[in-house]
Amino acid sequence: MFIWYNKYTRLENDMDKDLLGIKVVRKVILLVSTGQFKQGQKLPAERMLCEKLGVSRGTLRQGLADLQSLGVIKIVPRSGIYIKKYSEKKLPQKVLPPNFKDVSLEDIINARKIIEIPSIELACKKGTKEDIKVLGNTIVKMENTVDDLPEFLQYDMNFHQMIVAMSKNLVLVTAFEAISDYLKYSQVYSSIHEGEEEKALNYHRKIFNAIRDKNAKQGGKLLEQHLEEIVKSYKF
Amino acid sequence: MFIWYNKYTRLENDMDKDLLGIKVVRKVILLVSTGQFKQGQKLPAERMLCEKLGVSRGTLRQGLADLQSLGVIKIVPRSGIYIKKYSEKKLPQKVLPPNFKDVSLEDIINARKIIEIPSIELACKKGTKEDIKVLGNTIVKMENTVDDLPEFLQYDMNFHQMIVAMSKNLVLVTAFEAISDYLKYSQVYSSIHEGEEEKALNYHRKIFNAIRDKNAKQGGKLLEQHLEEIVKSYKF
DNA sequence: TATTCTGGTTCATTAATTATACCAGATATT
DNA sequence: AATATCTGGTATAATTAATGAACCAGAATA
Repeated sequence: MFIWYNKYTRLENDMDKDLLGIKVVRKVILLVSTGQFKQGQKLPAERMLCEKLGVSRGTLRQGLADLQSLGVIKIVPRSGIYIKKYSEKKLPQKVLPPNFKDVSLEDIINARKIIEIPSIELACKKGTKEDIKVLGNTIVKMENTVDDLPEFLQYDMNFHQMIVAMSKNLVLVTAFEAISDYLKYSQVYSSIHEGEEEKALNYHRKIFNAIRDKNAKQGGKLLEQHLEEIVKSYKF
Repeated sequence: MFIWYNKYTRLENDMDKDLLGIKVVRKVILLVSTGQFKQGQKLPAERMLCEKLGVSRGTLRQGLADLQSLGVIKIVPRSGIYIKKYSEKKLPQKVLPPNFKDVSLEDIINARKIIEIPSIELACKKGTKEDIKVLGNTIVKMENTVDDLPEFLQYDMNFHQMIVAMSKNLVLVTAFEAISDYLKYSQVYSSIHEGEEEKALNYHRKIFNAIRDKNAKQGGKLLEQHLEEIVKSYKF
């Protein structure tokens, strides 16, 4: 039989053999960059973080030390661990999707419609009361931050991510996460016009109500309108 | 300052602490399912695979033992390691990538429907004659490889990727790419039984015709049926 | 015939990670 | 004011994963 392997044959070795500490670093950076940990915020105590992340304290502390030297966190003895301000932290540069220039706002909105509208239907089916409660809290948070645009947009994003998560379909969540960079991009452009926060907020309220009432059709319709508005406000 | 963490706070721990052996298993399965290793084929010698995959021989052999008990390979002393024909055996959860434990075949198929059906509509609108020609070539390649399952599945996958690409929406393509690992595994997962290639091929032919004739509705309907069949064949 | 290849096996070593325990200052509770 | 509990800081023993090197015996090759 033929042998077509030799020592130069490439099999793309990526066995992912990083130390656990590094993975802790990445995880925390992810949590910070997605706004789940906010600047100035106090992190859970080490012993609790261990449990949450599923590593031992020694390993965790190794990762935390790296994060401190990166300027992402500040560890204060006998007090806690704090996320440092954005201005001071040197987060690795966010890498945008490769062919970023070839994407239009219409494409982004289209893709969002395609993924999010069916997600609403699933969310109505599979969402728990707890889910709906959390979703409602996000609405409240949006109301409380109408004057703080960046934070408002963060909650806006959270709202939509939450809907997809409520579908309980991890494949869908993965797909949506993969395009979240594009969404942020679209937010930047759609948020140019101030004063539209109330309008957006209103849509979110209605969408929330529809999901709470298990009215998938209505929810989908509202979401479609909401996304259409984004395109319109950009075009003008 | 307020403390809003307690032991029930979810931080989504996925520190990816699987043994290297399992990762070897996953890697090889991926190589098989993408047609880079074909059935009956002889794998590189263990000592070379170690180098390629970047693991020690002991670790590699641990993974190979698992692969053999899964029926994916056959190890022949003093001869070599061979890829077996697909067994009926389903892949146990532990060999699936970390996230897979929370994913069902239904989830995968659902997500595919959600993304691919609207893609067909866009493909009918935006696909060029060149695109359709390439898509047609893929059909031919599938016809030529009905007896070589891994290669057949490779073209099957290509066909679907191509449709999404024809939407000319890079955001959608990104989302679809992000879940392609799920799709590849699902192919092994659902392990097409003999004789079903023709059926699948037939669906692809019809879908191709629909797209060529710019009949989006028909195309979507066919695709939905095709994906339904996958679920059915697994359930039984 | 001699060499080189194959998978099969064993074992000592290294490194990563865990699990415990204790410290001392800060904070909250009683 | 006294006490209990929380915080990060530190040290250490035990466990486990993974490596690397050696050697075997049958088979293929030169």
